[in-house]
Amino acid sequence: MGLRERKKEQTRRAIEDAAFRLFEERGYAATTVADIAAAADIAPRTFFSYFPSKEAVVFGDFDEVFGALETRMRERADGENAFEALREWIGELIARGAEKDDDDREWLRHCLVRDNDALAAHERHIMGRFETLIAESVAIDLGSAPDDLQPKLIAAAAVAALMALSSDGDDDTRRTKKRHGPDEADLARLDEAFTFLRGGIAALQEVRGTAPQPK
Amino acid sequence: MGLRERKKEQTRRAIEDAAFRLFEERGYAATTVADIAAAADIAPRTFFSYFPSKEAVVFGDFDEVFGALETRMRERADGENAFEALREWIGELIARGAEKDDDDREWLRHCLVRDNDALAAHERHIMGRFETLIAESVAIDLGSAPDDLQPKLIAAAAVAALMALSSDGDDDTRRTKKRHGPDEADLARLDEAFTFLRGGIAALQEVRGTAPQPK
DNA sequence: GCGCAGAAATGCAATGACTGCAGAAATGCG
DNA sequence: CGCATTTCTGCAGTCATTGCATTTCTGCGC
Repeated sequence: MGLRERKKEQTRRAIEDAAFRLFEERGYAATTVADIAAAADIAPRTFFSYFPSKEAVVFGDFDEVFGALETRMRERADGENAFEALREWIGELIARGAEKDDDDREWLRHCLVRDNDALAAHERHIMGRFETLIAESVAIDLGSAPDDLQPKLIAAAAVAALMALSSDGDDDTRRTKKRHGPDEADLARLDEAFTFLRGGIAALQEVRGTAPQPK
Repeated sequence: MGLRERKKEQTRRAIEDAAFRLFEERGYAATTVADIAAAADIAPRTFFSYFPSKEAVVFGDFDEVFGALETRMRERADGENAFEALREWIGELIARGAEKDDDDREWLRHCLVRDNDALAAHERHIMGRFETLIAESVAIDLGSAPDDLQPKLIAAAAVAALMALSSDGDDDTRRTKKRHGPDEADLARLDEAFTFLRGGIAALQEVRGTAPQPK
């Protein structure tokens, strides 16, 4: 990676850091793009060549996470079905999240989203992309008809589990709680979620005459 | 209802009509609030005393739909569990939608949402409110712990089903297709969705030691 | 019919997000 | 060093949204 790209990464991070710092200090609404730009030592205009909108800064890393899942779903081994791949991926994501040090930023993000409608909407929009991706992968695996509800239900529930788990401990007690390692409890709950999904699938297969063959 | 309120309703509808007409003609982005106001014969400033944002016009009736579900969930008979109440309510909603004459507007709405990120985000935000409401009702019924995933999964899947069904026939063939009456196919698919959910619940109950008693 | 209190509509001005454009500055390469 | 390509910046303009002060109804008691 040349100096150019390195610098760009650096600037991007500077913007994010500045933004989150200001959001924490003054709140999301009270922070203008101009403020962020000033704090990150760039021209206001430049902000928008790094992020398409003020909201986007808050979810700066979601694009790569999405890309990661996309790759994972596309390049999974032949034997592995989308369902299990998804389960593992979420598990890894949670585990990684528990290790990472920017727990504070995650927490701040949740606060911001909780308090701001536009951000909440934006987050849901992003999660919608996950949902679509998952639904498509599952649909292929299940060989569903294009208007089959099942993949959509699965995707929706999976995303709901993901959101619930990643916002886990969103309550006031969190900050005092140590969170290290993959967190057994979360993984157990993830398992529950997938038990739920498998149960749903089984029930549908039983009812439908032709059981769609799981890959 | 006094003349005052009648007039207000009338103005509200005028705004909606004007907005949808312009959106259809020029597209959502190309239509300014000032345009809508002009077409509805009101001052631009007045627009915002009827709708909190430009996006909100597109979902003008969602508040009452939400209120309806809320009431339904709160005032359901003692014997009826949230789950079945929800199923019936969605069924009614779909049936009503199939009868109503503003099928065109629904279609337009879907097109707008499909083509515009901000609208998509807003729609998801709205559906999130449904999701929360459903999750809470179901959680009470199931006697779940506050951090139990199950009600959230159910709510997410139920909302996904609702969205999939209401955007049913969203493809190009729709406009030529007659849609009258409750549409058996949709109801069948709704049943499938709830079969899925019941299957998930059953599977979880089996795994968990203490089966949460369904009301 | 008249006048008043409250509600609604309006006008005005300001803020702030976002965009297109054109010039300036930085960077990588031959 | 000089050129081609990127990136950054400043500027002007559009538009959504909001607060505030003013004006115009509407319902109602007299």
